[in-house]
Amino acid sequence: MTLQQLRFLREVVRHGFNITEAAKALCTSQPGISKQLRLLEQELGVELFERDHGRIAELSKPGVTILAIAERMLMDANSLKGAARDFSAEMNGNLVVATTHTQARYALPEVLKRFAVRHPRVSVELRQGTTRQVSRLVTSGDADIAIATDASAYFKDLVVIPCHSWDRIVITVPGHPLLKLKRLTLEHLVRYPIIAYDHEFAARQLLVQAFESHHLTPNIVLSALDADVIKACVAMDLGVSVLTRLSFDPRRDRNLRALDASKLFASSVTFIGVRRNSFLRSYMYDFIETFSPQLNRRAIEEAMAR
Amino acid sequence: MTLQQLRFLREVVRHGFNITEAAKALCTSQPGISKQLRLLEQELGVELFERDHGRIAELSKPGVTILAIAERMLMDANSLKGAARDFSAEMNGNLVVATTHTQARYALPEVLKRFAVRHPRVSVELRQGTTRQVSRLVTSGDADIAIATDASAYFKDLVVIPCHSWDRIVITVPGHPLLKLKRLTLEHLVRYPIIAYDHEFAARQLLVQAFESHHLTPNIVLSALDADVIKACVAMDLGVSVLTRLSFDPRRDRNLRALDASKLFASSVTFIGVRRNSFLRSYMYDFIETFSPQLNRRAIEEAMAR
DNA sequence: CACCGTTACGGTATCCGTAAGGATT
DNA sequence: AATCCTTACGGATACCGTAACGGTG
Repeated sequence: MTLQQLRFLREVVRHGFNITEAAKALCTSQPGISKQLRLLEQELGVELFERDHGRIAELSKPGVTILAIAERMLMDANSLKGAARDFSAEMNGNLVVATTHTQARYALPEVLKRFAVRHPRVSVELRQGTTRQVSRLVTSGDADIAIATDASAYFKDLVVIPCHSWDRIVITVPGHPLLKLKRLTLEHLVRYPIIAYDHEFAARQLLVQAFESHHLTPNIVLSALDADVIKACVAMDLGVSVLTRLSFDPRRDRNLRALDASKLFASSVTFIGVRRNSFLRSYMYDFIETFSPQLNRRAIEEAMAR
Repeated sequence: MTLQQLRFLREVVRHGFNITEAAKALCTSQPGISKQLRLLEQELGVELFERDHGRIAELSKPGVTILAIAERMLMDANSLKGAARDFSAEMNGNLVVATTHTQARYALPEVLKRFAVRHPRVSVELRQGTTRQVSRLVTSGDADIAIATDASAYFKDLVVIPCHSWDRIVITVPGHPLLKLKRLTLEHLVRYPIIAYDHEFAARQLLVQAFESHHLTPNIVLSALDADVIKACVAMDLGVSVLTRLSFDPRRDRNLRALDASKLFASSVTFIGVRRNSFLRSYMYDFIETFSPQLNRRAIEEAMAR
């Protein structure tokens, strides 16, 4: 059994059980992969794939179990190399951050700027997606750090560390009737069409739940995938929306108004998520600390050890 | 980086940083190991060992981190092979159970007998030790299953599953004054010399704590490592002792008397511990179920997933 | 001198790439 | 015909064991 063989196994599965594709991705030959996988099967005494007329169709039952273990091993192999590079004081490397639009658009730019000053030789890659996609990117090893809001339920397999807490606000066009109220309530809010995040986002669930707990049904006229789109639609007076204060900048968003809604909705919490048992290179700790200064290396290590 | 190289690394550390010994243990040549370790260091760009005049003295700082990851990988490699053998329906294999004397002596013989009937081709090995040793045997991968009592605190790194609950009893010689009491209390008990388990055992701590919570100090005249020794000493009237009901068999222990002490001491709980993320072969599930029938495969898998 | 780790060297086995074959859609 | 996996084959490489070397206590 070789790490190489496990790598081949993983790659073939990732490429839809197509050895040819996997070979291309790994810059090697198809026959090589084919042979090594046969050898692995022979050594283990188990068929890893369900073969359909000579073609690989899917993983066999043992294959599923074995792949899961193999993937952990390959992740560890990665961690090991990363640890070595970290100790050899190589300050270059790359960092893949999986996050949602809101964070990428409003919170991260400043963080990335400060981080780039400290680690000019680390190349950072942002991957955007829904809360669920963000979680899976880190779980699968395609990203190092997940950042998302109200995501602890989605981050079940990850170590989650709460970072920031954001009040919620209601945004409207200037001159909207809601702005004239002394005290905003859900009963007022429910009378107006609402623009919300897509179902895929945790924020959407929380919005609906808040209304439902008051036996109200919001009239959601539009679902969108990011705050910028939502704001543009609110500006067109298609409805009002509920966002976090993070997403609203009074200087830039002059065509909109924000109303405090911290009493109506639970404040939302931004989490950082990392794989348990993964070795974080020192610049990854630095990134997390830059994002959330109260999280120093020790605090993160403690959270991971639990 | 090869699994072989990691195996070499682990074995050299296990044999007190002696390549020669490691080579013997692995049935290979010293120069082979030496070379592979040098290659590994070269590839990783890190010195794994602190070398003292050409001799390996200990792990370097990076070595510590890297070894930890390597050991996880090697355990997974083992799991992987085990999983394969399990699926290929080979019913032979071996099972190493790390446990304390009490379990090995009183609870396990019957379990082993029933297990042997179901799995005649599985060779079982019992390893005995203190609670801490038991825990480490499983953590290090030298044993598959840990069984111990009141051990959850020691089993921090393991998945623990509670199995049985045992009332505590006080044992004395026949005709002892304590036997004449209507209602036994700690205040009565503290007047007599007590024979207890060694400090290394959780039972010892719990005994002392129970007294201390009543502001009493027990007069422990003797510490012993197992219940048989304790019972022999009680039979000699060196003192009385507190055991679990498991350790007392009225038919065999005719030279002793037992008093219910379930009101004085918390009942003790027997735990099974396994490594998180380790693949258990089907006969291991069967063993656990034989030991504790309410633990079927699903229950165990759920406990491990948490 | 005994012990330990490294270097040197040669044979074997392994791995990989090219080429060709067989099967399916 | 195109795609895909496997078998066959040859060359380069890596790995391992024996032997010899350099240091240390």
